[in-house]
Amino acid sequence: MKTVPQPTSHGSPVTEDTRAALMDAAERLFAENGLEGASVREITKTARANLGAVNYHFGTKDGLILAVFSRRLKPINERRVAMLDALEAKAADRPLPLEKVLDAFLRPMIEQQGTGLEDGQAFTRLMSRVFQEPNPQVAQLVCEQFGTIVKRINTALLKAVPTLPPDEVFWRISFLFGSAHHAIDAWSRFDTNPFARIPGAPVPRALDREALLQRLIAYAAAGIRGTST
Amino acid sequence: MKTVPQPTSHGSPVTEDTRAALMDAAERLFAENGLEGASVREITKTARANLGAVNYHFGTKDGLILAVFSRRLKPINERRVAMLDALEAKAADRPLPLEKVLDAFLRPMIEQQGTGLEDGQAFTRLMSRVFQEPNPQVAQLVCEQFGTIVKRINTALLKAVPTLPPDEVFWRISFLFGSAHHAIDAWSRFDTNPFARIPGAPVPRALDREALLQRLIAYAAAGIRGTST
DNA sequence: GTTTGATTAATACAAACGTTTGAAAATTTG
DNA sequence: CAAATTTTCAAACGTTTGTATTAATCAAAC
Repeated sequence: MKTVPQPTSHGSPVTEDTRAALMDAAERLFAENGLEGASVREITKTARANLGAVNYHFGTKDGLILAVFSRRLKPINERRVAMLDALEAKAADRPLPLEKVLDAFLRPMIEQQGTGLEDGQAFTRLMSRVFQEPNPQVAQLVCEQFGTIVKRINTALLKAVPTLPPDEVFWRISFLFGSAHHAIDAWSRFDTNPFARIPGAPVPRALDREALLQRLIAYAAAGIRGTST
Repeated sequence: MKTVPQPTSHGSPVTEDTRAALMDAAERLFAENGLEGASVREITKTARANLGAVNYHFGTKDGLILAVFSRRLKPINERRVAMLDALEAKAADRPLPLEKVLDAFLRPMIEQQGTGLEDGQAFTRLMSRVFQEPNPQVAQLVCEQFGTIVKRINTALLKAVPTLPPDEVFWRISFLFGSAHHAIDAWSRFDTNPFARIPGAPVPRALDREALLQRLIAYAAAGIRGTST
């Protein structure tokens, strides 16, 4: 029987324990090389840990993968729910301001990147491909985590744009998800983005977090309000 | 020295040759399990070919990967260029109709799925994750293939929406790419889409090709015209 | 100071990976 | 038909993969 250790009972922040070091290394390498492309050997070497450390702390490589995703995804989604809660509480029965709803969805994901760990940046690249991830365990986790959010966004959008046909919302949310994740990915590796270097292609300006957020919100708001076809 | 055979000088369409069978199997398995997740052994078994067939016909697994992408990507992008050419020829000096520009970009990708081979559907799922692909050869191919398109779309959008600041276009194109690929992916596997089954989540309607296309165009057009912030 | 439990470390293992090889089979060419 | 070329095939190669094992090291509790 495998005894899974507690996540450091005292949590000394001075020296990062092996568990966290593994997750940090894994997050970065997963983002760079993909879930299958990053080997346990590479991860443990980067984390300056022993080869067996992954299996000891997370049971299996899949366990590490799930832990990496959970660590970032949970706080993001909790913050989203909290912001939506606050929004709906304040609005009472009046229609929600669409831009605020979009802000509640997008801001936690975008701001998550600056919590001190520079590895946070790597996670957004993971996020943008998380929906296509073949790993069934990851797919289930993502589905669970995002299920709540999708539901909340759905009702919020209906309250924000009452004229929107209910079975249209699914597609608008799909569009929103797609543009958000794609753009954040492009933004997070802006300097190495191949499209940013194509001569004759649109010359982009490096944006700060807030500017990207505002552009995303403006784009999505216009698209969701849409023109009645 | 390796003699790479010609792609079947006569191209008998009756019985599919090994080369094409390999690409079909690979396309499907790449879409299902990822580029690294689909093994040469699995591919050759699915294609009912010998294990060495991939290395004989494509040199290496990477060669097969590139061939799979090229086969679909090239005709799509050629059609896009042709449609944009026709559009600009007809418009002369007048501003291009934005919806038509978006149609020229989106339609070839969406309609490509119905060319008889049901595997065409698998490719769109490949497309949606092609931008995050860690494989450097794939990244370069994608960059080459999309480079032309991005440039063309850029100038077309500027001619369609003259009030748009030039360094905004990059981001709007990013949003467009993101929403398009994400939505097409969600659409192509609509029946197994986890989000379509979440109780309380937006109930989507299965769309036909044209309806999806029109929704995408409407959404992107509204977003790109945007509200001047 | 010894015992106890948690962690690290080095090594081993079987399975799966992409690729190579050389001979058989099939096909095309003269 | 014979010669030449292309394609298939079965077997094996050397790596690399994730995981299991067993002993050594460490920190705290008694």
